[in-house]
Amino acid sequence: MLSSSLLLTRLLQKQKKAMRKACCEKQDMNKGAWSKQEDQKLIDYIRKHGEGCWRTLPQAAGLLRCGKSCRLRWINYLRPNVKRGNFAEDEEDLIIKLHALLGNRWSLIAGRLPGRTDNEVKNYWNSHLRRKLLKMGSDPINHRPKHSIIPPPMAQTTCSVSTGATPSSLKVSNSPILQDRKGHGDERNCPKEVPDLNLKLTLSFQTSPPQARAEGEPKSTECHMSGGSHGEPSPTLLLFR
DNA sequence: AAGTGTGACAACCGCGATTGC
DNA sequence: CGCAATCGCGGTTGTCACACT
Repeated sequence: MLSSSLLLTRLLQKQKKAMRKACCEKQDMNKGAWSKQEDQKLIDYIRKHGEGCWRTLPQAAGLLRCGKSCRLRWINYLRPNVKRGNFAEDEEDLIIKLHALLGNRWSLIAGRLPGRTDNEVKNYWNSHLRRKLLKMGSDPINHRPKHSIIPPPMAQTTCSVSTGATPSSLKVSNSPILQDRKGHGDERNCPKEVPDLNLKLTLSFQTSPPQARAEGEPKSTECHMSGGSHGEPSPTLLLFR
């Protein structure tokens, strides 16, 4: 049970957070579509100085945009290797398979599609693929036939992911394969080869819980993704049970 | 021709995680 | 260790173009 002082501290933290100003709150900031001149300024600046420090970039580049907006514009449209245009059939297949595996982890999915960005994959999923799956009679959320008698999976599975150099944590929502395991408690299927993806999932129970895990927090199951078509470091999923 | 509906996509917003002091 | 700043992600919204009535 939490002490009253701890509760108070948490309340104050919450209030402070709520009071934090949004990065784009300045009134003289541009919003909306980017002009050609703005694009050119951003490209020129990044060519000269490289990516990074998005907070200070706009001022240094002479842009009336917030850093967040600059980053998004660069990553999604201005980067030299960004692929534009229609998705090929094999790209569609890959997205569908990866979505079945990872759920709405758009950045992870996009990471396996060279030249595609998370925003583009997400938009394409929402406008094309979701409808395509519905048309084919399967549920775009859990990738099962629409009238399957199998009960729906847990709404959300909490995971942490490490991709080698830069570990981060995530929540995997609507990830049918991961949820299947949770839902059915069948670890005999692991390691699991995911056909055509050159991905391999391995589930293994950790014998000792990670340090810093507070009492009462869930134990985790480790899930390795190996292989990968583009030679990236293999992410490790930790599935909490 | 005008009004309305729908799809596609660019951009914004909020939040959690990470980092640096 | 705690706090503030910053980054990155995913959900959502806004806007434009086109189709349909």
